[in-house]
Parts: sequence; C-alpha cells; structure tokens
Amino acid sequence: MRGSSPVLARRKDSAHLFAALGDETRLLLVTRLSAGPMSISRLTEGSKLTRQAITKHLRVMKGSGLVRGARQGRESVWQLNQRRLEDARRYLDLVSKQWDDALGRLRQFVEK
Amino acid sequence: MRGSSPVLARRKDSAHLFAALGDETRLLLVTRLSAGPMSISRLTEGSKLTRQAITKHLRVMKGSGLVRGARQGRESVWQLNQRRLEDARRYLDLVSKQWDDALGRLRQFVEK
DNA sequence: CTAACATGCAACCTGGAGGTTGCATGAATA
DNA sequence: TATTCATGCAACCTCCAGGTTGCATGTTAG
Repeated sequence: MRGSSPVLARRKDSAHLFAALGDETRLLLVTRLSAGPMSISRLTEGSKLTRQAITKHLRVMKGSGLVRGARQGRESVWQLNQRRLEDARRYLDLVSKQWDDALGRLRQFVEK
Repeated sequence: MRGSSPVLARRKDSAHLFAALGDETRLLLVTRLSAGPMSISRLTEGSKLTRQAITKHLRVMKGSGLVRGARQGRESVWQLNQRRLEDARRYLDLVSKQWDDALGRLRQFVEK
C-alpha cells in the first residue's frame, strides 16, 4: 500500500456511496427495501414518480453497490446490500474518531 | 407526533445530510476538518480548486448542519459538527436493524 | 497610512441529475 | 394463442450543483 492511505483510497468510493444515500426518493427506497426484497412495480406503487424514475434511482444505487437486483420471471427484484451500509457507517466512525483525537489533543493543550 | 413517524420526519433531513457527504471534495474537507478547525484560505491550500469553490462547499455543508464557521478577525474559521456525524450513523443503524429483522423473519419462515 | 491578506458578492458557464413519454419485448395467464 | 403485465431502451427537457472570474470590503502588518 504505497502512496495512498486506505482512507484516501476510499474517499471517492465513500463519496459515491453517500451520494447514493443523499436523495430523498432513494432514501425512501432504502427504507422500503429494508423490509425485504421487492420488485420495481411494487416499489413504484404509491409513489408519485414514474416507474422509469424509480428504475433510474435503483440503478444509481446499484452503481454504488448499495443495492442489487435480479430478474425473477417477468419482474426484477431488488434488495439492500447491507455490507455497503456498514461501509458507510465505518467511514463515519473513522472521521468521528479523528475528531475525538483532535479534541483530546486540544484539551490536553489547554489544560497544560 | 401524529401522522408521521420519526423516521419519516427525518428522511428529508437525513437525505440532505448524506448529500452533503456525497461529494469527494466535501468529504476531503470533512477529513481535513476532523483534525481541527481551519480557515478558508488554509483549507484552500494544496487544493486544485478555487477558494470560492471551497467556500461554496463549506456553505453546502453548513446548510445540512455538518459544519459551522465563525469569523475570527479577518479570517473565517470552520469546524466539524460531530453531532451531525452521529445523526448520520444513527440513521444507518436504523436501516441496518430493520434489514436484520427482515432477514431474521425470512430465515424463520424458510426454516419452518 | 498603505499594502498585503482573507473574504464576500455576483454574474456567468456547463454538464449531468432527476423526470417524463412513447415504443419494443419477454413472461405469464385466461 | 391473444392479452395483459413487468420491464428495458432511448430521446428529450429543465434546472441546479459545481466551478470560475472580477471586483468590492473589512483586517492587519509595516
């Protein structure tokens, strides 16, 4: 691993992931999929958007690995990819930790 | 709290927050700020972007509460708002938990 | 006081995100 | 087999995120 820290290497990837989560419609889809796998038409039910819009969002999410779909008969069923959720959480943990350390150093400095 | 679950109420807010994290440049800023407060010009140093670009990103992040800045003399110093990081993590935890439950139910159903 | 610094403001540009519509195609069902 | 259902593909539209540039303004250091 010469020349690029893991954090650096993962920044772009994480940005993609967060971007996939950073849309209200997609976050709704994530919520609905958190109840279990679902077909596109099912996901479209009750939505104000077109099926095509939903489809596009699903593909964006797939692009960041947040979700994956597979054809079953005449419908395509999608489901969450929990590992990616954990990836996002881990990234936030990392930043939080650095932040804590920084605060620690500051406190130590002030109290000297 | 009639008519809207907490999760629903927070979806829009969370989407904003994730969107703020969903840009490589901003994620870099987050990383740099995790080491402690910093002025705009300092944040711009070493960046390929203009100071104005950085400024815009900071304001976007401020808009989602991810960061806050204050003027100090002739420079404006910005710092992370860790509470928002925790908010994001909590949201992911929520979704993860629902997903776990769904898997649990599925497993139980299959094994019956 | 005057230069050098650190920002703010505003106008402007461009590409792609988010949506829609219309049509084509494979799968399931009466 | 004729329909209906669930999708895929592609063209098209609009708006705004992400950047830049130029100029104005408040701060500091000499």
